[in-house]
Amino acid sequence: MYSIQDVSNKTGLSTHTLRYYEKEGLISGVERSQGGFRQYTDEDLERLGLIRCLKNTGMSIQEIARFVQLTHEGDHTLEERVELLREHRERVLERMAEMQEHLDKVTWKLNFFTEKLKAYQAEQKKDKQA
Amino acid sequence: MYSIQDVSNKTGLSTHTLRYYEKEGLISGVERSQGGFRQYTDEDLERLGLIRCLKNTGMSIQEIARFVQLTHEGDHTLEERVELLREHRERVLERMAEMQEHLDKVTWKLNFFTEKLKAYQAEQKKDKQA
DNA sequence: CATGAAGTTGAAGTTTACTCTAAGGTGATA
DNA sequence: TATCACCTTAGAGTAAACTTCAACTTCATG
Repeated sequence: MYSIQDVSNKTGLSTHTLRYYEKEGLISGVERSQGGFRQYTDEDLERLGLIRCLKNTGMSIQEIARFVQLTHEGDHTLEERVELLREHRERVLERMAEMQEHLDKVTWKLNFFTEKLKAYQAEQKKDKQA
Repeated sequence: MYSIQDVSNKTGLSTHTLRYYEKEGLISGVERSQGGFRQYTDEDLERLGLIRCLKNTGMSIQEIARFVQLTHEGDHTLEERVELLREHRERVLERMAEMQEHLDKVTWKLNFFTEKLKAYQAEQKKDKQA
């Protein structure tokens, strides 16, 4: 059993964010102590692991909530969940290809400026000597 | 010379966004007709091209504005610009590696669910026959 | 030269994903 | 058993990046 602070330390998500995620339906059914304190299990941590993967690959909170909801509804939603992940995967692959393309252009520009800088510095040196 | 609508069509940015970018200092010095209408040149389009690359690789509006400002200040800012792009490039590479890692986990989960779905469907079929 | 589509501005509104605040209650420990 | 760090909630606040609105003005065309 982990306190919310423990989970925050383990995941890098703030305690605020953890409560917010719970409110939004991303992580439901977290146990409570008799006093009402959240007590996360290892299973909860694993669920948070998947959530982080989806989040970090650009899935919105709303879409993750949808996925989690389907999970709770049982095996008859397996097809929809597979479909959802498959589509997400496609979108991420496209996004990454696009990023790579744009990064290449940035790299090209960076090289261009690097050359220009060299020329500029050579010029400065010459001026100083004169 | 292109109207704002032309540029919107060419870049995929809305006319609203183009005006917003201008206000934020991302694209300055766009010519105007005597009546005050924006008239974009091919050079403006090229500048927008770089802006889109930076934007799409995750640079904030503020940081792009900073870069553009340095550009206007002349060659003595070349070093800072090179540094800025170099750092951005590093961040993007890290971000992409992270995304790839997380995507791998999503893919793993997807395969897991796909198998589970197959088993479930086989089960359903069996129940139907029974 | 009228008219309607497209442009202009400043300012307010929206969405997403947090993040913080206030006003408490809880629980380990000295 | 007091104390104090940590937890609870509802709700307000924030930041980024647009997006929409209102109230005009301009431009191309029949």
